[in-house]
Parts: sequence; structure tokens; C-alpha cells
Amino acid sequence: MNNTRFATVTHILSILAKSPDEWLSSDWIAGSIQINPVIVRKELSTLQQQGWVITRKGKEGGSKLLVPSNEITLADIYKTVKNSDVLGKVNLNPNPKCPVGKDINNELEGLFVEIYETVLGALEHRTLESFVKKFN
Amino acid sequence: MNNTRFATVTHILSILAKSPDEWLSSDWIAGSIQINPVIVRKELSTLQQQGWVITRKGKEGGSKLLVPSNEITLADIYKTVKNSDVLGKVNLNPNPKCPVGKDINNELEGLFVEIYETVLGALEHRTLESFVKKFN
DNA sequence: CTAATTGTAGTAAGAGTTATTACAATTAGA
DNA sequence: TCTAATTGTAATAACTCTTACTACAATTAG
Repeated sequence: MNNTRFATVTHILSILAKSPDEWLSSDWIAGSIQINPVIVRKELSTLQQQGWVITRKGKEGGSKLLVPSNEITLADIYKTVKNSDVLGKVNLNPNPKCPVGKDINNELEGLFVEIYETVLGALEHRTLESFVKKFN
Repeated sequence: MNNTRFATVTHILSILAKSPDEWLSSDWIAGSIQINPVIVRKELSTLQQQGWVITRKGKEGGSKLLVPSNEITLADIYKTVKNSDVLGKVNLNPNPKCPVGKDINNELEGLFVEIYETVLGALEHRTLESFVKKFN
């Protein structure tokens, strides 16, 4: 991955988890991450689609966690933001007349799945709750 | 990662491993991957720096493996081509006045290292030799 | 009614990726 | 020695992705 979405979403969720009873505005959250509030609103929109967050419009609006922080794992977050494979992409048209070219994409894609599952395994046991405990 | 370098380098090494006694030209290799020969020459240049490949210029030139294919693991290849972390990048300037912003980059970077090592662990037991056995 | 806030479209700057052209340097073999 | 094939590498272009930012309609509390 070559973006900050995992970091941004994890930061947003951490802040929400620290104040589970307050409606926090996108401007306030953006001020902690020091990024543009529009980015925060876009990520909050995907977090709503996940069912993790509820958002209220208008004055005194903002967002809140809808799910206990021990029910969200870092693996869940990774699944939500992942947009590329750990080992990158396969080449589009390897030559089918070559013994290697003919089969390499099958082999690589199998490997990509295996590595993806390995990463999920390493993230599954870590919850948002345990991640947030480190901040005071 | 968001590029094809792992796939390309693995393809190049696989082809070299299949014909360990021949000098294979970048054009020939490029024809199997169906990418531009200049890309292949660039990757061959990094493979020479690794000490994995020897290249001969001029007419009848080309490249050959310099190391037995059971001494190169997919983890070695990943280390060579990796240019981003599995979980992406941290945000550049989280707010130090916020308890989360103050420490999140340390936490995330520790996590990134842990995931990197997990991926290496999953790739270490796979050699180029075993990978190449699948092609005929 | 007012002020604060979300939702979202549109645009722009910058970085990274791949393909491609071009050509000097090198080398085997006739 | 000459020729043809090949590597090494710089330069450029097209394309995609990422982030920042502006703008503004829609919503809502007080």
C-alpha cells in the first residue's frame, strides 16, 4: 500500500474510541491528524457503511462509535482500506507460449492470497481497544 | 506495493533458473514477460548488484544465474523490490497536543515492522528452486 | 433565523509507474 | 578489421493514484 488510509482510519477510530459518548466533529478529528477535514469526512463515510460509526448532521453534529472497540480488529481495518497486494501486481500478459509465462500468474496469485491471509492472521488478535490503550 | 517489480523479478529469475547454462538476452526474457526490454535490463542491473546474476555485453551477450536457485528465497526477492509497507504510510504531522496524535506514529511504525517480519517469515521457506518446479 | 456541521463534487499539484526512443559502449565472429 | 547483436542508461511521455483544497447545498440545534 502506498497511501495513508490505514493510518488515517486507525487514528479516527482511536479518537472516537477514547471519547465514546461525545459527538466529535470532522474538523476536530482533522486537527488531531493534521489533515484536511474533507478527507476525514470521506473516511467517516466509509466507516458508516461498515456500521462502525454513526454520524449526525447539522449544528452540534459529529460522529460516534456504534460498536464496542473490542469488536473491531486491525484486520477488519486492513480489509476495509486495502487497495493493493503486499507483493504488488502481476504482469498483464505473460507469454502463453513460454512455460514460465503460461503459469506464473496463477502461481503468483495463489501466493498473494497466502500472504494476505498471513497478514490478516497477524492483525486479527489486535483489537482497536488494545491499540487505544497505549494512548494517554 | 503497487507495482509489478516482484512479479517481474521473479519471472526473470525463474527463466534464468530454467536454463542455468545459457546466456539469455534481455529481449528474449522481455518476450516471455511481454514487457519492454529496457525494464528487464534495469531489473537485471539490480540483480547483478545483488550478486545473483552475471551479465555479458555485446554480441552473444546475455545473463545467467550466478547462485543456485535453492539459495534464493522469495523473502530475498521481496527485500530487494519492496518500496512500501504493507499497511501503507503514517500521516506526516499528527498533532502532538493530542494524546492519540502524540504517540500514534510510534505505535504504527512498530506495527509495520511486525507485519514486515511476518511476511518475511511466510516467504522465507520458499526458494526460487521450489517456485520454478511448478513450470514445465 | 442563524450558525455550525455533514456530504460530496470538482479541480489541481505532485509522486510513482511503465513504455518507449535513442544512442554510446561493448563484444563475438566472419 | 568490420558488422551485427547486445547491454547500459538517460530522457521523455502518458497514465494513474494520492492528497489537499474550494465550494456549496442540505441539515439541524438552539
